[in-house]
Amino acid sequence: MTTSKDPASGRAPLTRERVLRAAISYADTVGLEGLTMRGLAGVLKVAPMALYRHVANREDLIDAMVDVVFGEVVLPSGGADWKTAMRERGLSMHGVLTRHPWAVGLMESRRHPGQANLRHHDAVIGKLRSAGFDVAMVAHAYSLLDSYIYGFAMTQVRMAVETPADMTAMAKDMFEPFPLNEYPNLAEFVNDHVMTPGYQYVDEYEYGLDCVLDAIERAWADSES
Amino acid sequence: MTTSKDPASGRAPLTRERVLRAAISYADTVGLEGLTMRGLAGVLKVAPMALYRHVANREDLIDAMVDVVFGEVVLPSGGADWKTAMRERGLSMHGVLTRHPWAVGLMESRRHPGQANLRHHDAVIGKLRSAGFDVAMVAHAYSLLDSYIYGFAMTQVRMAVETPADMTAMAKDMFEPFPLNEYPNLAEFVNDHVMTPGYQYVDEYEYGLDCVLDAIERAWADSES
DNA sequence: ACCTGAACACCGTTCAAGT
DNA sequence: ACCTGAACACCGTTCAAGT
Repeated sequence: MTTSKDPASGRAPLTRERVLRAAISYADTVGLEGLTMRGLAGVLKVAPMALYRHVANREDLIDAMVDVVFGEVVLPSGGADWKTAMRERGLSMHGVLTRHPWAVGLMESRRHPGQANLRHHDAVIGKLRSAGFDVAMVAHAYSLLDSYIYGFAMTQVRMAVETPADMTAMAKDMFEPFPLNEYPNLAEFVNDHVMTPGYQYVDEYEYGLDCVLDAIERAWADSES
Repeated sequence: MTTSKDPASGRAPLTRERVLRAAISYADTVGLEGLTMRGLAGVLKVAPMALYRHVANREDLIDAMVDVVFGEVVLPSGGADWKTAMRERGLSMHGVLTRHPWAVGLMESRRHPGQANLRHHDAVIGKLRSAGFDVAMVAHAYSLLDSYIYGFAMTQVRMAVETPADMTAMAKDMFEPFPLNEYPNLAEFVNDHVMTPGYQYVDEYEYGLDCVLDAIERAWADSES
């Protein structure tokens, strides 16, 4: 029945890495707007202000979290052709964004990119350049690819629909207040396709990714002629 | 030198429409996180709680704002072929999102879509269906198009780069802390292309949009064979 | 050297009150 | 019927203090 404060071994010392890891898994479950400095401090059993020894402020924390996430994205391997490498990157990116929904919308917009971010862009650009793309074609391809990748992830993540049951529930929720017969095309689409047993929105991702890769291949060929 | 309170004609009565209009132009200038109920009330010269007679809460306000924005997007006209109509829609959408940057990320994710939203989806689906797309192909095309449109808008808006001078400043800001020679491909790309006088990121939009439209046309042709 | 507590200037929103 | 003021339970962050 000791009431002493257990001063020495009580808990692991706070480090930047521990703060980042806790922040990421906390955001994974409560989202970006649920990630508060006070809440994070609570998870770490520490006073809110203790965090400020390891991050400058909330924005700096988020910058650092985003760079950890960038580090989880696979870099294009040297061996494969550009299309295979970009396909792999697209799938890896999508997996990472699905695991860290809060990161969608932050990956391409940080004013202070970290090293994993820069290394990633350098590797992707390098892969395309060494495949023969000129800089203008790299810009076209990269813009198109990332717009698609981030745009799809944003839609998927914001809908937060994982199972067909979720989809049915969401559709009910969304359309209940309205007379669906005023929107016959939408009604047909939802009934005959979206709410059909086999349909999973996430399956659209690879289909679209392959369309985009084919489109880039053709655009490149056209630009060379 | 009257100090009377000017009770009758002092100001226009608060209406939902006036609240929405003020909220949109306020968000246009200060962004979504700058849009506070208290700040909006200040703009309208009204106590914060007066807003709650016209909107249920902040989320409801944002739902309604998004629907107003959807109403600004041009609907596909009956006359044109599907590709022209989708191209026009893509350009219109991009213009609208550029005018209302705060709306990017909200358009596809509202749990309570408004009438303009539903009407828009109904019209787009109808256009594709009447051009001969089956429902599965509509799903492919719509997912690909909107992922691209929203993804590009998100990147553009978050970078908040409008002039080449902005671009130069941002590039300096972003890369200053790092030894750029560790990222040779990125360095070449930025120096030889992005910071080149004629380059404007927004120009990538139409290029990519046309790639996507061509990709859909080919995918459709393939699916028919 | 590292952590804490109180305080400041903000939020959205509830509730009871004013006219 | 429509608007207001005070209050509550939150935020991020500054500053001075504890050990």
